[in-house]
Amino acid sequence: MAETDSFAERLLRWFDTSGRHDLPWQHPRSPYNVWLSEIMLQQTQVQTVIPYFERFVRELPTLRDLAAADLDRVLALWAGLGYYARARNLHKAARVCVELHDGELPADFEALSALPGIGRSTAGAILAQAHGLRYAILDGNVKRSLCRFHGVDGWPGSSAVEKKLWELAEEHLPQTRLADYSQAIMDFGATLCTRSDPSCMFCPLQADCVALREGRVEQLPESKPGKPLPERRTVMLVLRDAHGRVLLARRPPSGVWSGMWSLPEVADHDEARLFVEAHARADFDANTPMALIEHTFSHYRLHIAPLLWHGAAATVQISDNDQYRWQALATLDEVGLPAPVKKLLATLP
DNA sequence: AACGCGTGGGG
DNA sequence: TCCCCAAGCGT
Repeated sequence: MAETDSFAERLLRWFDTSGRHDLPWQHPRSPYNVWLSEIMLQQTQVQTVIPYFERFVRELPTLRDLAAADLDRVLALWAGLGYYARARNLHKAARVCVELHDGELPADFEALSALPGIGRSTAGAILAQAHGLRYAILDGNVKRSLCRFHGVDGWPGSSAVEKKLWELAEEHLPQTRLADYSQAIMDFGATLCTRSDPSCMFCPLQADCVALREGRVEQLPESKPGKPLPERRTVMLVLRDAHGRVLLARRPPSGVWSGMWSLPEVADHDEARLFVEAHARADFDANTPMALIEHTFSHYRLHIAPLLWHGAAATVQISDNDQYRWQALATLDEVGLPAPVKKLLATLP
């Protein structure tokens, strides 16, 4: 389209005066900083990411530092952010870069998107923001903005709508200032073309916005077809030894919180009795039930029933291996614990 | 193509 | 309270 455009030009002008120019990953806008921030920002809001990003780059300032670090350390730095496969992929990708790309993040689309955790949008964001190359991004902000501006019907997560949105995103790309444009369209969606109560009065695109013209701003983008959230339950065992330390167990390699340290889990009291009698020197009947915890994931709701013991001790086969460890409450931050587990343990005296 | 994968904030 | 979903990707 010929107005290729005033869309980008108007967005860039708006960005110069009203965009965000002081985000921590913009100074410097290096490939490593951009990459790390883009991964952390997947499905996660800016204000949540900032403290995690700052701590992460302080501890692991370069790609080589990341590659050299233990996975457990990376997971500990990630703990609380969620979607932990992102951290494992980040770590794996860093090692691939050291092996194959001389310790640098590659600067071409194919090599970049071949790295684990980097898809089409993240690759585009890195190429545009760190290298000024002409690639589009398509995150939630861009989807929402384009759905409104062009009056696109349908849920943006469906493949047909997403395909259309990629085409529109690429059509709008300017010929210059790609790094700024990439940031501009995200800032636009995040701060102006917001999900609820967008600021259409101040919008630089209002004159040509289909949704505004048709009075459909609140209706677009269409929301995801809803389904009932499944309910699951588990029993977490809080076994404390004579020093007050807590027994942690490593999560299985697949499923939620995979590979992270957490509390031992069983399905019910019968399994709890078997676990305690087989693995810990504690009187099963001496347990104290703790308050139930409800934790909601993106795909199910988990009801956690914690059981507490004092004065437990591990049997020989359970102690000192990679699947279990005794951890002092004061040093819990050394391990990456799932958010509800961290919260639960924080209530212990 | 549809689902698995966290967590916290807003309406 | 409850529901929606936020700078997506891998399978």
